[in-house]
Amino acid sequence: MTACDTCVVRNRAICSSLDSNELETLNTIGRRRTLAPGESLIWEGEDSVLVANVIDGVLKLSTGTEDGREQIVGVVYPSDFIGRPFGSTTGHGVTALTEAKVCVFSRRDFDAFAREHPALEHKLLQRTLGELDRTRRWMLLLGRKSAGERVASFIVEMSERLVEQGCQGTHDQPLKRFSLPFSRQQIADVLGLTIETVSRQFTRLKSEGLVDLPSRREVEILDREGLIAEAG
Amino acid sequence: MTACDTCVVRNRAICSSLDSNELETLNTIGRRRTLAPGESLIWEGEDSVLVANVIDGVLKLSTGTEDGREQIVGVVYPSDFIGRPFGSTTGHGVTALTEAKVCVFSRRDFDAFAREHPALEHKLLQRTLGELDRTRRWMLLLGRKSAGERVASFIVEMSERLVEQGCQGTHDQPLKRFSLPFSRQQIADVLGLTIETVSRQFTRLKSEGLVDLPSRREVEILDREGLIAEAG
DNA sequence: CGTCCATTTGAGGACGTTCAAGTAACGTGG
DNA sequence: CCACGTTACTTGAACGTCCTCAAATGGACG
Repeated sequence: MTACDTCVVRNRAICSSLDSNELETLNTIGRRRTLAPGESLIWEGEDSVLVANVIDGVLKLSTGTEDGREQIVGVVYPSDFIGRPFGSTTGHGVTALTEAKVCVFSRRDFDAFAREHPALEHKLLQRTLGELDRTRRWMLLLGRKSAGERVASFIVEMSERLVEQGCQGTHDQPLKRFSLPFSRQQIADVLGLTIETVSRQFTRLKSEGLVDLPSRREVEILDREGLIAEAG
Repeated sequence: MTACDTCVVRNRAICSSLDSNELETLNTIGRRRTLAPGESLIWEGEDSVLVANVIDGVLKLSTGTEDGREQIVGVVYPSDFIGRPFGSTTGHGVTALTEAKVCVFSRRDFDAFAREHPALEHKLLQRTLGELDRTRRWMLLLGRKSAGERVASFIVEMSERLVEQGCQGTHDQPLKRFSLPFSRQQIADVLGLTIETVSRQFTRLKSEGLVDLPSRREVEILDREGLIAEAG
């Protein structure tokens, strides 16, 4: 009985390409780790020493300039893969936003294992292609959208991506109500805005009746159509 | 004697993972195509029907909003791969900036071939991971950098990426002088700015003595250090 | 030499930032 | 459980950057 047998992302993560024998081998080179909110797993610019699967929680990928400006370049959820296999350095840090469980591998071990298991590499390729698509869609937001459009887009995207948390129940229905894994500052860092602008846009969307904000971290979508229209 | 035997990107594109037998098979499902500047190979949002390798020239990947704003989300050079394998739709258009030669495959044929050739998928994975890194670095520019920093970053990046055009000679030395494959409007679409702002920043960099602009499309870097400093 | 189009330059205004103050939520210790 | 202190967030006012609209310049080509 390995840790993989009880893994909740067993059938969604790249591991789903492996049979039980292979999984057992993989299990010997990986180990579980829990991260507290705010704790980092990987730092920007360091050597790529480890990779991991996300089992539970939400983590951010971020880069920054020397003078302290930060940009969140990705957000990962359970079953997502993190780190830079087949490469020497990582271009962005990885930090837990919520408490998070990850399944960590030495990059060297993982690289070697992956090269011997084409089905695993195929899953990883699929995931990477999907992530590239998502990242490029985000570029349109950063390059061309107004503050209002950005915040509306953000809320819509959140309602779609937070769904997959529990794997049972309503399938792929975007959430009406959810709890943000981000502070206002972090939302600003995702959207390329300042915290004040984000806050103003939130209150505007609320006053226009598109969303309700029961508490700081809670969002309820009242008019999804209208929100999507605002998202541009 | 197949077209691949004389292919100039034979040893750099993902095809380099194949032996001559495999290459011959691949050759039977691919065909060469030449694109005129401005001609598109793939349109945003359409079904993913084809993928390709770039043999020669420069192409842009772009998305836009319904109301006509455009954002260039990637630029590809010889030996790069384009299209969305293992997926149903393409999220961005692909358009030639210069005259371009590509080696085109039906996506279905390519997918099937790739799944039987793990070494090819491995190369594709490496390429995709690299592209994702580059794209994420660009997000920092779009989200957090000023107009001046963006233009300076752009010139530096161009000087580095245009090198690989010819495969002999000075290795990986960034170019001092080069010809831009972009119009001012296209540069604006890459940087998330307007054409006027791009123009003003170019003249500023010139007046500060960091670059010279012999003609509209020519750039000569006079002070690389200074330019990198301005890039933030 | 004249036309056309890309680019540059100029002036004014909008949007988002910056800086500053006020308010609400949260946890901690009494 | 409540008072307090701390932190996160909201709101306000002034500023600056970049955008918009408009006109001028310059290069390419007939």
